[in-house]
Amino acid sequence: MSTAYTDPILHWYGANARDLPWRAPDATPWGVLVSEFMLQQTPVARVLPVWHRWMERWPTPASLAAEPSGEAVRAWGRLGYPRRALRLHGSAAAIVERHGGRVPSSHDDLLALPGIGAYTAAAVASFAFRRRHAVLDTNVRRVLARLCSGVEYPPRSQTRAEVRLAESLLPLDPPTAARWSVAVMELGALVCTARTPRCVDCPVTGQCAWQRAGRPAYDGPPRRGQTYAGTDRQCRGRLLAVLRDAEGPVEKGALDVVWADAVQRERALDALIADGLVDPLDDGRYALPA
DNA sequence: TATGCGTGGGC
DNA sequence: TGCCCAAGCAT
Repeated sequence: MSTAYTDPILHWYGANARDLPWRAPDATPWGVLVSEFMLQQTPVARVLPVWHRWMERWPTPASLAAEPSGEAVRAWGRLGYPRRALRLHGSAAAIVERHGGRVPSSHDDLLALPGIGAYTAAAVASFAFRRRHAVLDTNVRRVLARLCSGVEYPPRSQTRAEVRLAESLLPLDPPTAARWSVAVMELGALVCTARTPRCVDCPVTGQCAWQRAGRPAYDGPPRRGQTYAGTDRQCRGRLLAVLRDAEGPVEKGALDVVWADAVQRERALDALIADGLVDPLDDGRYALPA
């Protein structure tokens, strides 16, 4: 439905939207899908160059599916969470097998692809196909928490109330709903940011419940910080970087030198193999998966 | 439902 | 400087 927020936010988006390639008129559904995979937990600035190279090399799902998954992992570079590369490759293969090489437009079909959850299915259906779905990402959750609920941050995990709220705000006309969703996301990314919101630039500051309450500080449970140094995650990253940067298979010794703790190193390597990110060869060497 | 999963930039 | 955060997903 239409609310007091709708027009100001849509208007603000028209004047302030970033010129991102996956939003261009000639962007393909595949380009949108690739961007959504890469943007999962990764900032736009770091995605941009990788996305351009990716789309040049693999302009269609079929072109990616025709190559080994290890090539996807290599091209993923340092975006982080490389299992996403594997799942994107898997999605490309499933799109070829089940959908004739064309990215499906329905939420259900998208949700059935590997690496696609509720958010990404809604985002692709909405942004690539102009379908009407509530798109609830971290930006939207934060904007709605402040605007409608008067709190600085949304709950730790997504609630049904948040989904209902997002659905209740969705314009009835599907293309307008899609534009609304991307507009709220953009507002969260550029103005209603997590750390230091720029309320002076906000088009709905006058209607914001958090603003009207005097911007009370967050008083919920501490928001979980992620430690990294010394973790299995860091170890996995080091090991995989060796394989990414190598031309072909590497000797075990090349992996051993990047992490001192042998127990942790072996555990991480086994996990990478179990995840399908590393292929142990018969000759004792290691490679990205074929 | 809580946890594990990479990486780098901003404050 | 460390800490927090970034268009989540799978288990």
